[in-house]
Amino acid sequence: MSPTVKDVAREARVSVGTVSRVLARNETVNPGIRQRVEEVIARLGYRPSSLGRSLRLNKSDIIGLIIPDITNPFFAELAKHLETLASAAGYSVLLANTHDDPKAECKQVQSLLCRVPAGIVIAPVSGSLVGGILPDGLVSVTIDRPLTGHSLVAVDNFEGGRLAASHLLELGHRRIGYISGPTTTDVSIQRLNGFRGRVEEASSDRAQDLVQLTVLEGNFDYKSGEAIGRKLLQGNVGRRPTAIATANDQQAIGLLRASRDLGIRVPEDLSIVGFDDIPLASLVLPRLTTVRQPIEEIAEIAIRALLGSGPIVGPIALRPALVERDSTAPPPAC
Amino acid sequence: MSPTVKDVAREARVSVGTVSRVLARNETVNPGIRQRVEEVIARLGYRPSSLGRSLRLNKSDIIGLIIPDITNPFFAELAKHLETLASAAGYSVLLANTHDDPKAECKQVQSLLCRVPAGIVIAPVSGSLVGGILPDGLVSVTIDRPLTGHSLVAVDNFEGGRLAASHLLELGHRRIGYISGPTTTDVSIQRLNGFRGRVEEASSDRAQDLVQLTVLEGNFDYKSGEAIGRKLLQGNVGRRPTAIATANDQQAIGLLRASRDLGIRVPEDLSIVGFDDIPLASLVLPRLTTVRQPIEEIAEIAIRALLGSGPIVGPIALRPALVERDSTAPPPAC
DNA sequence: TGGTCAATATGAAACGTTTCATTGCCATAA
DNA sequence: TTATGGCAATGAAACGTTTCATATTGACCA
Repeated sequence: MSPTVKDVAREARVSVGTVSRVLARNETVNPGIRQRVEEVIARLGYRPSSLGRSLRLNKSDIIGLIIPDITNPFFAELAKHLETLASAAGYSVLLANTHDDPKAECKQVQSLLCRVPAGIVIAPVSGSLVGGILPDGLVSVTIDRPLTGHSLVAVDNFEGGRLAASHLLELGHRRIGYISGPTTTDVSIQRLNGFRGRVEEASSDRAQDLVQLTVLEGNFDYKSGEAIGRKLLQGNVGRRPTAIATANDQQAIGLLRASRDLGIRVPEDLSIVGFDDIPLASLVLPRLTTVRQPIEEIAEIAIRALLGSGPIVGPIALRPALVERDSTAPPPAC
Repeated sequence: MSPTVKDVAREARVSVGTVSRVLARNETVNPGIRQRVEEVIARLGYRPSSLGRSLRLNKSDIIGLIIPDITNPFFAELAKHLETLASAAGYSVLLANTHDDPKAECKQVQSLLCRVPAGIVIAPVSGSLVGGILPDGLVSVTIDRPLTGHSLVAVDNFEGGRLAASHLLELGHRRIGYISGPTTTDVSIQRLNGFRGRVEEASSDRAQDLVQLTVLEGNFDYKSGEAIGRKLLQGNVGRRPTAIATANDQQAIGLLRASRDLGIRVPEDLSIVGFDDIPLASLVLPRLTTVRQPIEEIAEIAIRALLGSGPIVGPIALRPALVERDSTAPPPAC
C-alpha cells in the first residue's frame, strides 16, 4: 500500500537503518547519501507510520482528552486550545465524551489506555475513577474537577465563588439567590462554599443588615438555569432576590431568559452573575457579568505538565477574575 | 510495563497464538484452556495493545475528524454524535481543527494519515485539498462542505436557502436583507443561491409587487452577524429591510444583538431567520426561527459510510426543515 | 495394529519502526 | 608493513499483535 521504510531503503540502495537515521535529523550520515534518501522519500511520498514507531518506542504521540461533553462551550474552548498546543508539539488529541456517566468514563479510559497514549487530560465524572487508578507509567492531568491521587489544574473555584459574592454585596444586594451545579461535583461545592462563605462573612460583619441567601441546586445547563430561575423568582417583589449568582454561564443565560419571560428587567430589577466567561457571555443581552476562568492558561499548563518537564506537584489553582458587564447593578430602591 | 500477550501465555502455560484465539471470541478453543486463559487475563489486568494489533492488521481503529473549529456549536454537536457512534462501534475519534487555514489543514491531514486511520471525516477548508488527494485505500466522508472527488454528506443547502426565503415571502416581506457567509465556501454559495433564487421567483411571479433584496457578505460568527447587521439596519425606517436572513445561527444571534442595540424590535419591526438550529437558537430571546440541519442524521450516515457497507455513492443531500419560532412575523404595517 | 480424521494447540512469520552491536573502510601513526 | 582509531553504513533484534501452516492428540474404524 503506502510505501514503507523498506521501499525507501531498497530504492535508495541503503539499509533501513540508514533511512531511519536520515529521518532522525540529528544523526550523523553522509551528505550524499542523505540527499539521495531524501529524494527517494519525496518521490515515493513516503510517510513514516506512527504505528510502527509507537510500537517500537512503546509510546504513542496521542494525548487523550476525556471530558463530560464537547458540546459544553467551556470544554469546547478547552479542547480547542489543547488541540492547538498539542498539534504544535507534534501530538494529536483523541476525544472522548463521558456524558457524566461513570460507566462510560471507565470504558473510555480503558479504550484509551490500549492506545498507550503519551498522556491523558481528564475532567473526571466524580472524585474517583471507577476502573481503578490509572497505570503508573502514564502522565495524566486532571482538569476542572479533582481526582484523588492525581494532580489538578483548575481555576480556584472557591475564590471564584467569593468574587461573585463580593461583587453583589458591594453593589448593596441583601436578598440573594444562588443556582448551584450538582453538589455531587467538587466544582459545584467549591463555588458554592466560596460564595456562601463570603456572604456569611458579610452577615456577621454587620449584624444589623442581615443578608438572606437562598440556594437551589440544578445541572450545569441552560434548561436548568431557566427552571430553577423561575422557582427563585416567583413570589412577590418584596420577597424575591434582587440578585442571583449561578454556577456557570449556561445557567445564567437560562436564568436571563426566565427573567425576561417573567417581565423582570436585568439588571434594573435583578442582577445576575455567571461563572466561566464563555464566548457567548459577552453576546447575550444584557452582556453577562461573570467570573472568568483562564481557559487558555489551563490548557497551557496541562500540556506543559504532560509533555514538558515532569509531572506537576500538587494542585494548581489559577486565579479567577470578575468580568463586570451589564447584568449587574445596585438593587432597586424600595 | 503493562502485561503483554506473552506474559499471559507464559502464566497460563499456553502459546501466544492460543491467547489470541481466546480473545477473538469466535475461534474454536478448548473450554478448559479458555477459562484458564481468561482467568490469567483478569488476574494480570491484561489489555491488548491497540498498537500491536493495528500494526499487524495495517489498520487502526481511529477515525479522524477534521473540522474548522470545535468551538463552533454546529461542529461540536456533530463531533459529539460522531464520537458517540464511533465509540459504540469500538472506534475512537481523533480531533483536528484547521481554523479554516489550508496550510493547517494540510498538516493535520498528513499527521492523521501517519496513523493509518480506519476512516476520516472531513469538513474541508476549500473545494480542494492542498496536500493533494487522499490515498486510495482510505475511506473518507466529506461533511458540510464538498471536496472534489469525494462523497459528501450534508444538508441540502440550496433547499435550505429556499425554505428561509419562502417563509419570509409568505409572511409578506418585500424588503429583505441577507447576511451571507464567506462566498469562498460552497455552503455559503448554495444557501445564498437558494435564497436568491426563491426571491427572484417571487419577484417575477408578481411584477407589481417587486421584492427588494440586499446581500452582504460576512463570516460565520457572532461578531460578523452583529457588524453586518448594523450596516443593513442603519438608514431610515422606510428604507431598511423588514426581514433579514442569515447564513448561520451565530450570525443571526449577533444580528439580534445589533437590532436590540439599535432599538429595533424583533419580530415586530424586523424578522430574523437563521440557519443550523444550534441548541442556543431556542434559548435566545426571542427564540430564533431557523432552518434546521439534521446533524444527528449527518453523523449517522457518515459513520455508516465509514464503518458499514462500503463507500457511499454520490453526494447525499439531506432535507432541511424550517423551525418556526418567535423571531419572525409579518412586516410592520406602514 | 495401523490408518484416517477431526479437533485443537503450537511456532514462526509478518506488520513498520528504532536501536545497537558489528562490520567495513580509510587515514594516520608506529 | 601492521596497528590503531574514527567515521558511516549495515543487519538483526525487538516492540505486541494476528494468522497460517504445521504438529500433536485422541478417537474411531478396518
